[in-house]
Amino acid sequence: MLSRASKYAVLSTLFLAEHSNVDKKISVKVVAESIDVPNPFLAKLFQQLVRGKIISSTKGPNGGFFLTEKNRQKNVLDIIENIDGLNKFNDCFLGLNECDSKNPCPVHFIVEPFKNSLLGKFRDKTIQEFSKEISENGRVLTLKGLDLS
Amino acid sequence: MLSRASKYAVLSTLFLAEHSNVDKKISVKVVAESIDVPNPFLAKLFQQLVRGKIISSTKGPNGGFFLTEKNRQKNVLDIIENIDGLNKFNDCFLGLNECDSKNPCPVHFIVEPFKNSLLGKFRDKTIQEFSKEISENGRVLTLKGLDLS
DNA sequence: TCATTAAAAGATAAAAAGGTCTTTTAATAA
DNA sequence: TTATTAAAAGACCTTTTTATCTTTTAATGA
Repeated sequence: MLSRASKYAVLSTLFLAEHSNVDKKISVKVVAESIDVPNPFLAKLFQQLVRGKIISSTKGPNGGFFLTEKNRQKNVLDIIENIDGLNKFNDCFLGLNECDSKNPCPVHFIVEPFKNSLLGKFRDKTIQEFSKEISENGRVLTLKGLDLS
Repeated sequence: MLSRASKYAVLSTLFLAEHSNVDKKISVKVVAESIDVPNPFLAKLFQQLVRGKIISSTKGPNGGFFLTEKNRQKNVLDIIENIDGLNKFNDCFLGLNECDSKNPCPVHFIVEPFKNSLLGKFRDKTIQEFSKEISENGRVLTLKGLDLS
């Protein structure tokens, strides 16, 4: 569904939402180790997320990455869109170019409702609200211990 | 969501369901051109689908690929499983290794219901039933004219 | 203003997915 | 039994994705 890059982006942004703020910036290294994602790859990703105004950064001593209040008003779909684009969601499940209710692929009416609902769900909640829920419910935010078999 | 290979597999199997039978075998070339998929790539795919008993084949003159009655009793999920495996469906949406209702990732309760329902839908109908529906409703079965932008 | 810190940028490498080509095997019909 | 047809098998190439490394830029504090 999502690229690995997109998954890392969602996880790390939620991590920043929970652990950083304008007065408490976090380096890539710390985030990468915390959610167990390759450091240089995450650094690249962060550059893109900064350009996309999903997260913020400053250089130099005490510099690092963090979320502003404005960043926190974005939603999960914004993160995914910034990395993968929306095509991943909007494209036909079977890869047909012309697939809509007038000209549906064999699984169109099966897949379409799900896709729309899921899309809505990812637009429903802001990063801030997601983050709040995570800290309240103690949800998992790391890839540590991933079984690579 | 699905690999391209898996999409080709579903499309081409449904094509065989509609246009072939034990007495009317079809060559890869014809299928590849009909659904507009790369010929040698589809040939490889078909080998795997034959090994997985999703489709059938015979060599030699008048040989080709076709579906037996037994093949037709399989469902769409069997095709996907044969190419991509079921992991694509069962894996955590954010890539976490331990993600279940006891230890959910941030989007677990959003994604899980959809995934289960979709999985069920793909098990509901046999290839035969799908095929019948397609020929009755004239659904699209080709990638022709795909916009590659 | 200078040393230090940490991100930005860019070049490069490794792995996976997608796609192609050539040779071999099996079936059939002449 | 032989020529022909079409799939099976295996080697190979290309593109995309994932991941790494090195150099440059900007911010800060001494």
